[in-house]
Amino acid sequence: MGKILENKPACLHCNAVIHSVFNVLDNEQLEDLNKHKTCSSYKKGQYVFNELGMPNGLYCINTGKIKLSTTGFDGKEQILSLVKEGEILGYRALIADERYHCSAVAIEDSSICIIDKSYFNSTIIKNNKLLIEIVKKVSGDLKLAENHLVSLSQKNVRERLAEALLFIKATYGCLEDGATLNVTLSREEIADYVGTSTESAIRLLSEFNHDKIIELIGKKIKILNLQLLIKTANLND
Amino acid sequence: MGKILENKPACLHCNAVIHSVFNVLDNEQLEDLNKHKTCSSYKKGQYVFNELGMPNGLYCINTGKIKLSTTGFDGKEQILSLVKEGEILGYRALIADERYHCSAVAIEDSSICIIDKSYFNSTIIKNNKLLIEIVKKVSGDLKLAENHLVSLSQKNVRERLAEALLFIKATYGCLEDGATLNVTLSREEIADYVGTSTESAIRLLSEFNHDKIIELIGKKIKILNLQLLIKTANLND
DNA sequence: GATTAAACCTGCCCAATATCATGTTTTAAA
DNA sequence: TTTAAAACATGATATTGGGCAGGTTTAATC
Repeated sequence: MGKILENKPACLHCNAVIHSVFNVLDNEQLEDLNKHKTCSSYKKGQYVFNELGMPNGLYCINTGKIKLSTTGFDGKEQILSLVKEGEILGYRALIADERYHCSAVAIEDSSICIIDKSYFNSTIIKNNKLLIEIVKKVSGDLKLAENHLVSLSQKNVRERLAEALLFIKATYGCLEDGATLNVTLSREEIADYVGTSTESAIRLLSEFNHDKIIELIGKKIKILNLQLLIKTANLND
Repeated sequence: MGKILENKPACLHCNAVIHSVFNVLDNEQLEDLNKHKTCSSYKKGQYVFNELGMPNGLYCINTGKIKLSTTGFDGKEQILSLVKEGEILGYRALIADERYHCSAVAIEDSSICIIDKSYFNSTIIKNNKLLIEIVKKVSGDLKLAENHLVSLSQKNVRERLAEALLFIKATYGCLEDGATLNVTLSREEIADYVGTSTESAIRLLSEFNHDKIIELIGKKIKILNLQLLIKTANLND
């Protein structure tokens, strides 16, 4: 459990709202939403929820970055997705009233709002526009998962790593220099997204560094040659 | 395009309805639905829709079997899912009003109902219960995709092939003998689901056959030792 | 029934990548 | 500050599984 914040951010003034499924709510509805939530802070590495747990509310990331992962067959972790502020989490388990089947872990200190399960079931689920937004959101997630799946099935590790760096850039963006990825992931985490061994991820990152595609600055990754990275990823869309 | 059937099956008497998202509709609504659809037949191998096309309605499989696949990077096919009667197709592209991003191909002769796009947009999408069913449906699809993804990422070809056979059994069931899979897929199609080469799929099926896990009878596959198949798949749930 | 094409099968070789081992650097904790 | 523990790095080796080649069987077409 995260640490509950005394002064929770107001939905009405939340910057994340316009990019979230809640963009279809009017001010009154946002005020109402605000009354039925709490907000907690999570330290880097802390679990927001675990794949074995039952849902007790709808999570909405206020600030911070979260990874969604699942534990595979000999305990190996697979990162399914990386998410940022404005994204909702745990809606699937909530609607189907079943266990989460992936875990959510903070990859940096984050603050997350939790909307009451009862409010969700009594009110949100009655709102047509919002439901359509949720369908669109799940559909988008499915599309991403399927693309990831095809890459895992058909691309080699080098291509997948390049693709992963582009995905990270697309998700979290860059620092002010417009090239350094705005997130710190361990080599193991990168490997767990790419679906390879930590050693292979390290080796290939070194290669990319040597080939001047990227520059490794401590744990930060700077993209030096975006065109070459895209070419290395062998994208077709 | 499939061949339009003169005497389309009535939704009210459709056996597939209770297992589909339409189970929440009452008789009156089913009658109404029936008025806004056509039904076409598709021969084995025929495209129901192509990943490049725009949606013109919601597809609902009346009888038959369909594969959902996408074309990867050097034209290699990836089968994303296998579906049967009662399943709806193409809802994502319809709701988001964008191109399909996978193709649907009949793997045996099928008859499929197509519900008008305008009816979908004007009526279905206003039905809250139905929307919730659709959210549950997409969520289930996403869960399947994620499981497939983890397998592709972490399991070897032997394990994935065993898992694929179990997936086929779970999806299409068996013939009267309770052991022979009730579908005919080519080795290439199996490989395209498993994410391996056709040769590897053939080789491993022969091994399974030799090890008495399965028996290959022409193009039919009979599961001789389900326990061993499950063990080979290395499932953890 | 003859001909052709597609699907299926098997052996061989090799590249990609996992695994193991060992060392170094960075970070965290005492 | 010292110590311990992660995280990172790189070389050596083993294994998986892909690709090619050449075959056979099955299915489709004339």
